[in-house]
Amino acid sequence: MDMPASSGVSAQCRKIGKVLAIVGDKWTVMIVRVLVQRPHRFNELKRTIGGISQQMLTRTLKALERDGMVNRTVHPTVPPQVEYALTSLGQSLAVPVHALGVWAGEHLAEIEQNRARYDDDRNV
Amino acid sequence: MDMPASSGVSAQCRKIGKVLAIVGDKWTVMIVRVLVQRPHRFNELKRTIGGISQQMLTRTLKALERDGMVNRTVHPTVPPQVEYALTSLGQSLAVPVHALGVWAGEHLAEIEQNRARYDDDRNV
DNA sequence: CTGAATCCTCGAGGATACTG
DNA sequence: CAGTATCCTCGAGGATTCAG
Repeated sequence: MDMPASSGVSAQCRKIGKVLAIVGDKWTVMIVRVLVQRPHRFNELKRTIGGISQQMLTRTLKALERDGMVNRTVHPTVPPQVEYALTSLGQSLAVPVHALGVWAGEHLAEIEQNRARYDDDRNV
Repeated sequence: MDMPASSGVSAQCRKIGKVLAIVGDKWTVMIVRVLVQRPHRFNELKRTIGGISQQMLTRTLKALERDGMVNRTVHPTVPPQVEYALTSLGQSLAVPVHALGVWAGEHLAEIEQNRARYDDDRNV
């Protein structure tokens, strides 16, 4: 918000930057990828993901809800049941994210080889 | 590296996580998107991107070089000229990243509307 | 069970000065 | 011009406790 963004390149980069601000954090993608299969309840989500604190799960879900990516449905039972499901917007995001996942599967090994080689060349 | 990753979901998520660790930082995507057009020199890159410190540019470029995403070519002239160019690996990454950019262009406005509405509903 | 509130750590990212 | 080195800030993320 501080640059003139004179060229179209910058403008497009800002947009990507904003999306990465959503998607680039540690947990958003994992949550989306779990929810894209079927709706989940809070602790179910927590167990499925594994390694996330309830704090961060709450925060990330709230952020996703604010962005209109997930719907939060409270069933007024006892004990309370809260179900999280992807909206159509959230599902549409899952598409390019999945593309990234495919790319990861295809090239991650190569990247790690590159790293190892790079580190070798420097350490010997 | 601490979870059994019993299901394939987790395994795939780890991979995406690693890619996001590369792509998810503040500058990598912008650099890739600039370099995908044509190779750039250091300060040229710095000016084109705008708002990045030389420190972070150096760090990010070095990380990208380590991952085999960019080639660093030193022309032994005076003053020194260093040219950075995407490798084929880097160019292949630009594809899903661009897909994310397209998604951003299509849905960012909607997201920001969702946010505004969400915040309104809470503040009134 | 689903959160909200609090406290703490750690590293990404920035600013600045110096070097070859 | 193209870095390297140093210091600093700030917030993401985790751990724990309390509440409805």
